[in-house]
Amino acid sequence: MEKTYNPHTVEDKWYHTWMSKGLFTSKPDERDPYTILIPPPNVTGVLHMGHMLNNTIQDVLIRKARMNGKNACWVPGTDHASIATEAKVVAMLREQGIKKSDLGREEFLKYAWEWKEKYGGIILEQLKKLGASCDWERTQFTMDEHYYRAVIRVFVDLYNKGLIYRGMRMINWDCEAKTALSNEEVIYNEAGESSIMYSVRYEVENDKNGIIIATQRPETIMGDVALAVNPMDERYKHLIGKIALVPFINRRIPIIGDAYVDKEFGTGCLKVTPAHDVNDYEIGQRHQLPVIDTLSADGTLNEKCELPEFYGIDRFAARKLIVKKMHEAGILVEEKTFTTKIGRSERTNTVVEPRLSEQWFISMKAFSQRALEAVENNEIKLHPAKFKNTYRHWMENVKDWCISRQLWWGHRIPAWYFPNGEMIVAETIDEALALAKKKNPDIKREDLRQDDDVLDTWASSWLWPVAVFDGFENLDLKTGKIAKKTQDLAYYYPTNVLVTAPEILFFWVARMIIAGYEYMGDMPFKDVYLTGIVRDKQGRKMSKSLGNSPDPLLLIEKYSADGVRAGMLFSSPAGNDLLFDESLCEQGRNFTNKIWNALRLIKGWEVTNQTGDKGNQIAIEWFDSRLSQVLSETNDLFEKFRINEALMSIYKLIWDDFCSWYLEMIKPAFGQPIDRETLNQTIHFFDTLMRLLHPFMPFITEEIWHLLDDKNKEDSIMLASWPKANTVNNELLSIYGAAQAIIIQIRNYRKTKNIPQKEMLALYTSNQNTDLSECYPIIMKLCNLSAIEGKTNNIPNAYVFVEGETEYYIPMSNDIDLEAEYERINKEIVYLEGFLKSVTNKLNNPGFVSKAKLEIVEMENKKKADAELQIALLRKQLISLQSN
RNA sequence: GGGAGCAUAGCUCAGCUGGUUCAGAGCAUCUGCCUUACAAGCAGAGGGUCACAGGUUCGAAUCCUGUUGCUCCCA
Repeated sequence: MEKTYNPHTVEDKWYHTWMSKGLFTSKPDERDPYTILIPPPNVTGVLHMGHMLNNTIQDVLIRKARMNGKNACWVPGTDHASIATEAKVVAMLREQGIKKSDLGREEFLKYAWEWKEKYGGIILEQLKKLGASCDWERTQFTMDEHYYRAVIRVFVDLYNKGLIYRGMRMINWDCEAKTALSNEEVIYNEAGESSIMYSVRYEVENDKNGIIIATQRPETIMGDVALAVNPMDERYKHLIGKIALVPFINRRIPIIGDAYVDKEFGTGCLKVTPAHDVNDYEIGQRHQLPVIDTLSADGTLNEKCELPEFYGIDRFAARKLIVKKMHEAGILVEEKTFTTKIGRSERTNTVVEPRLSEQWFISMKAFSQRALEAVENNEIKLHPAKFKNTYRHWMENVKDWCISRQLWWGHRIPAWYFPNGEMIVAETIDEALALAKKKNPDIKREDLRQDDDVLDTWASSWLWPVAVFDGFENLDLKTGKIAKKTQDLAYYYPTNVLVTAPEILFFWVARMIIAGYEYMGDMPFKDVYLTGIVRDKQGRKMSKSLGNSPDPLLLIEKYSADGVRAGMLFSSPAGNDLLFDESLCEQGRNFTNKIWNALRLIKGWEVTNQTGDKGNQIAIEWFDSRLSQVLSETNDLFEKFRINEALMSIYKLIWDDFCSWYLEMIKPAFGQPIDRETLNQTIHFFDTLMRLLHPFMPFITEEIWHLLDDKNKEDSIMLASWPKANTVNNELLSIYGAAQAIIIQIRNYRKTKNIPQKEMLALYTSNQNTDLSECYPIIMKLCNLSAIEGKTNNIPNAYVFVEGETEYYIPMSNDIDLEAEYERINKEIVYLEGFLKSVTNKLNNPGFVSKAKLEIVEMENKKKADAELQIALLRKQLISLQSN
């Protein structure tokens, strides 16, 4: 056997074996299902550390469930990610010198699909390297034909139910890409940008002074519909209700009072331009003001601005122009430079324009109620639970959801418009035409024009838990209910766990819950495990632009998939950010090597049919108990979704308890054989440990499992059963704990006195009739003792220590350093006296004795007695040292 | 501006209904060791006023109030 474990061939071998045997596939049967749906990564994505963490956790859960005898089904897939993908395709085309607008919709989509076919599957392929046991035959894409149909049908259904409506809304508009942007796609430079505040005088009817407003955007004044001041502002109070005139075009607009206006900011007087600012829009709504939209989609001024010289002029050129014009007219009172935050498009970096446009909305309030309750009363559990607060806050203040996007890549909104402006919502153009003909028999197919917009990505992924099982095929549009569940849907829904990032708790998780209750009348999943964000060592979020994210595949190359999986899990409690450090993967890799070497040790032993010594028997009994103990702990931790702690306890069980203690205890002397019984037990333990570890480190556990004994080649540890705990012998564990303490004392003695392990020592004890005597063979073996004997007479030159109520003596050679011994024992006594004092104080406190629980008081009494005894024993030893 | 969360060893974090799981784990550090499975290792050690200030209590890392510092979400 190789001295170090070589994972590369092993990992490839087993992944292929698992795949070719179809061990990942799941079909409904009589077993209980255990289902996880992957949060579909964007097709544009390549695997990053966040995916690594997220999918490792899912794989751990699914493999554990499979071993528990569940019918485990992990459904993989990808999200079409409308904005992100479209941006990628546009950029790719641009490099080839092709403009999206020149292509037209059909042509562009062809390119987009090509792109998707080529790159869309990369991330899933990468997941295989990680060992992900997804049922790849179920791989889904949110724009698969059946999925597309589902999204459209749900749109029609919600429209029929009156939950979808069209409305005006201020959106973030990218004038270059000519598309709406979500808030997330608008980037603000933290430091701010330099801008100019212009103070402009407006004439006011019947007031010779006029009024001075402040604005950063003078090119929008032609869209003004009012001026606003704070009603409490003494300077302007008298002007409220009067009429001002918009410069150059002399539109008559009212001066209104609105508390929104900040008296301190600018001149304290605000021009209200509802079409071009969110706050202005809201003021306009409050005061029933009209909306005058002077900007076209490409950012140029249009005829609404009433000044022909500005038609078709870009907004920034228009700004310069109007400033000049105002200057000439003598109404520009002041120009002042200041710093402000300007929103820019993430994609094109152009200044984002607030723009009023007609959009589609889902009204959320009514049908999100059930989703709120479900989390409130723990029908759906969030892990960690602290996210409940966040969830509640959002759900209680839920706003209507704008679902239309001015893009081509995505699910096109199924609304058809007639020439007269009327509209019909239907799944297909044929249905739309049929409906249209009822209203107007003369209408023809060519007369119908489909809405140009597509749906928000989340408006497809929120259907994921139902759509991956084809649930919407049977959505009856007459009743708005799923008429019949497919076999898969009936079996796998609700799924068990969703593992995802907290930042999409609302975008995705909450909406899946809403859709789940709306269409299935049931939750989409029972538990939600929220992972943290993977950050670098300095706490910065890992990102491409910072270049601080390691390439996961290179990491796997370097540390093996098992090593990286362990590394990801070692320090990532649910919901806490993970400060990723490559050394964690190293730790994981070292662990695989440790396991490998434990196998090498066992494999190197010759077997004898003679019976083993007593020490082996007690070692076996002890480890069996310890194993059962950790197993119950682990099961408990799994139930609480404390995955990292589960791994850590198994890690310690294998490294410390099994390798450092157990194997050392039973290890035969060099060249000696081991008895068959002990070897068989040891192999059995090793087998159990591998099964315990398998969900975390699937590859090496499979390899070792096969090498341990003659397994049937067809078997896989993937399908082996999760270990069952035996009864834990607590008494034995505590006896063993004492034995360990003694061993450590003796090792310590060797260390401080520089006595090599090879040199045999003798140990004397004041009390030989303890339960501990069972462990003597082990203590002798691990400490290389010649004997452990009862002390009959005084041992003059001895190193002494106290464990429990017993004194132990190691006779020392003549060059004993009395001084040092004296000091060591004295130090011990001082510590114990301090301890005793605090315990005594407590017991002397009448409040404590009368009010504390009885067990607590008893415990303190015992502590006191123990401490007193130990002090007495050490004092005795001091005296004997002195008499020396 | 509104909301939520966090602060414990050098780092990452456990610490449940206040009391032997009470100050703990892993990593890192230091000191010995190439001891026949493993130096990707073994054996041992050191290290914390539990952010600060009050309060409740016989008893507070834990409960309450305030202060400071950080993080996230929404606007």
